[in-house]
Amino acid sequence: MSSLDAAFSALADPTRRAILARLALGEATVMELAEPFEMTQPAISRHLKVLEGAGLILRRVEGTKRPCRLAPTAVAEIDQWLGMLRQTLSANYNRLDDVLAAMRTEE
Amino acid sequence: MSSLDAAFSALADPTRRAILARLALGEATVMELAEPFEMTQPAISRHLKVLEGAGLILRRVEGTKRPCRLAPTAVAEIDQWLGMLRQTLSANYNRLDDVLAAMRTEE
DNA sequence: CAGTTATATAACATGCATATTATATAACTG
DNA sequence: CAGTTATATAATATGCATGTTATATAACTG
Repeated sequence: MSSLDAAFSALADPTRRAILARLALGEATVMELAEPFEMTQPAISRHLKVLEGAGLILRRVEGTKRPCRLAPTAVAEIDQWLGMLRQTLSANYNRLDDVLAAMRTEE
Repeated sequence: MSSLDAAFSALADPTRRAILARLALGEATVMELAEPFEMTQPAISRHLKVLEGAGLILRRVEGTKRPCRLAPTAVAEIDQWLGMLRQTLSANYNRLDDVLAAMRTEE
């Protein structure tokens, strides 16, 4: 599985996006991350494994705890790929014939 | 399924990303999109349905053909969500204690 | 050391995603 | 109109993702 496959696939799950949103506020342990969800701890552990495998989070060992935090380079690769679309889209958006085609379609 | 679920989920598939990359070069019909892949036409039709459902592409009717193009607003919502992470990541990256924690983990 | 806490892993159920083949539909073309 | 082309849909197979419960492991705590 390509790295982009893993990253986008990981982001496709709302639980995992919520976990990332939580981690955007700062480091958290597995139990802290599991707490807000109506889901068992093993389920959260697996989500974290997916996020780690996708390079979106990092973990350290601190006694029995495994605090998680966002991976600093996580978003860069995704942004790079999206950049290709962004460029085309903004270019198309300014081309008259495309705008007219879009208007015709919407009728 | 949330709109972000659909978008990220659609982007998780390499065939669909390749289709989007192709559409970044300009409009194309189903057959044109199917040609480079070792995959049947119905399979491509379903991928296009997924991309359309995720709001990533638009289609018009032109005789028997259904030319596809990128949806101008496709990437915006994704970018918006990623923005949240981007902000935190760049902030963390500049905080001394986080940098030190990262270094310690890497030992 | 015994008990508890934090986390991971295994076994299992279930449903969804994706591909295939076969077929339907609708529009061109001679 | 008959045949072909462009695309969609149905039926089906299969595998992967995700959740659960039960259990293992390793580190704290009294």
